[in-house]
Amino acid sequence: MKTYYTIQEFSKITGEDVSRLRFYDKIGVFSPVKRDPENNYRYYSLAQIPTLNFIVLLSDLNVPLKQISNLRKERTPLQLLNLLEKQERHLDMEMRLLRERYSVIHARRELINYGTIAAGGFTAVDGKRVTDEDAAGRGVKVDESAVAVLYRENKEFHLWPRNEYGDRETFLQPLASFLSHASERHINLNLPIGGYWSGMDSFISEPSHPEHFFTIDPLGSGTRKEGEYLIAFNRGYYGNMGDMPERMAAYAKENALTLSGPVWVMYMFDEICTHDPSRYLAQACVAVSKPGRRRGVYAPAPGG
Amino acid sequence: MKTYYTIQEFSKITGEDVSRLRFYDKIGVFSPVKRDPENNYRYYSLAQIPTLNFIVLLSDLNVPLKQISNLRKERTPLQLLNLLEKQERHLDMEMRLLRERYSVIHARRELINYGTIAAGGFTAVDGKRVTDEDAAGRGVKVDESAVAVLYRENKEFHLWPRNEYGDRETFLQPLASFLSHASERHINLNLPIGGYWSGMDSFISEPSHPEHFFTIDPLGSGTRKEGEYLIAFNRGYYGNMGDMPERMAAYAKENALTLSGPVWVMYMFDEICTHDPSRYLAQACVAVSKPGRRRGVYAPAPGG
DNA sequence: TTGCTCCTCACGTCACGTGAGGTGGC
DNA sequence: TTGCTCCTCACGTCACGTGAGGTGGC
Repeated sequence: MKTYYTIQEFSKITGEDVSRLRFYDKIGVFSPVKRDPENNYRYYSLAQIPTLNFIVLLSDLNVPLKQISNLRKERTPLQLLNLLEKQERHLDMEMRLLRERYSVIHARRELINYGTIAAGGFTAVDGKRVTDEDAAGRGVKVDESAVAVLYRENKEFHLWPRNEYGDRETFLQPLASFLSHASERHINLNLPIGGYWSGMDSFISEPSHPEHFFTIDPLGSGTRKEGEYLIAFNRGYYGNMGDMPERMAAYAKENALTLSGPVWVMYMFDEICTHDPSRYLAQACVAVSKPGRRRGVYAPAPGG
Repeated sequence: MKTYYTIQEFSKITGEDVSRLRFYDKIGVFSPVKRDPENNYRYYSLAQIPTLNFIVLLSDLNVPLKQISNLRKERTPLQLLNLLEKQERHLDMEMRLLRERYSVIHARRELINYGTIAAGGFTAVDGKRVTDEDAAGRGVKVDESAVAVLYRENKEFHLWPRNEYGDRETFLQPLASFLSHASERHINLNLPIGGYWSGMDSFISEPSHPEHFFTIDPLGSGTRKEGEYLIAFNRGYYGNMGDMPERMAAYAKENALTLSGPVWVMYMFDEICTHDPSRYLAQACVAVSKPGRRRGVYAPAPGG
């Protein structure tokens, strides 16, 4: 059992970089137990491991080295207790933040992932054409007319206040208005934002004027339940729905589907994913109601 | 509804510092939609909020700004998908790390907290003398002879291999040996380390030679069960138990307590908490067995 | 004129990381 | 002599933060 360890030996034992050890010695936060008086070599002891670990821990928690240094110069149990209590509260907050960030990353990943698969069914994305089996494996049945029927998991969301429309306002204006209000109320704007229409009728008549915006929200005010939905995609800039509403209606008619409840539109590909606004990808989603249940339901007019 | 917002307005809306916005513009990772051709003022739009949020999110996750910048210059859904998948895995790891760090901070805080209260009963710590009520409120009953009886919660721990002792080795040698082996096996050395004796007899005969070391470990190999324990404290450098073993034996005799099972010694105040080794604080802990159950039990010899 | 916001440019900061140039024992 | 580790000192890096010095509209 050796008493002294050179800087490299100690570095390997503790896992800390040699340059970090030299730097900690330089600023006086953690020094070797001994220096060779001839060649100035640093010598560390194994008993220093817990101390170094603790200093590195505090440093990892973003406690400035100067503060750690001061603490160590005049350390008392009570001073350390105060710091540890503060750090415990700080770590609680960090964990909340991390979970929030995780949900943001996860939500966006799912959106892109899903968009890549689904859009692949009718438009090759990045040179890759997705097969039906790929899509089916993710619970999506892609149709040649860009319409699919799928079973969805429960999705939590938050529906924001009804949008007010002035004269000839584009899609971007209510979005900007929403963003402005949201930032005043400290609403988390990291989660993807979607457009909401109360029904197929209003979606068809005003496809670029969502009645509300909603955000995917793990702690949201509402739930989109598991069930059968008609899904359609459209490429283009925000609010540009192309002929998507009509395509959906036509598909519903051909396949004798009855659509009911609100229409949800979400951008799978947006400014975050791609430069080219013409490649933005919107997905519309509306429930296919079961035969026999026809309250507040959209059914395409005969011959329409 | 304004179209353009000055840098300060946008800073207030998004919560990001003005200097950060200017810096992001400078390095080209996020620029205003417009510049005033006359005075070079920066103008931002509300539609930029989600983009900025996303960039800040990635930056918070320690993605280098250069990488974010490159990504944004040639962004495609697939590239972003790769990054997000990587970040999701990274976040999983971060959460594990954070929980580990939390348990380290928490364990040490509890140790110091408990030591401050308990030691206060017989030696004023930092000028504060702790009252019996304070101590009782934390489940500790402090005795004038520095001995207390308490009910303890279940404690998880990990017991490390038996220590080998050469001739005349101090307490520090087996500790160093343990630390060396532990680092080779990538054992987390952040959690407090304690000494373990199989029984009161061996503790009394070899008080500075623990048979094993143990670490407090939320995923440990063993549990110290809830029950009545005899607790004693001693000030002094690592391995120096003073007359603590004898004090415990005497207390047990006087109060007709039978002590059974292993002895646990843990440092509440150590190198981390205080400069002065003479103020290090060790706590010994041994189960008080219930009358009638006397297997493998330590009972002080009559007259001893 | 004062007060306010905006600008650019340069330098500071924090916690290292990275050579450059030199030493010392096998 | 070569290879290896150690040293110091200085400069680089990353993501800003902080003035200094100047502009422009009310």
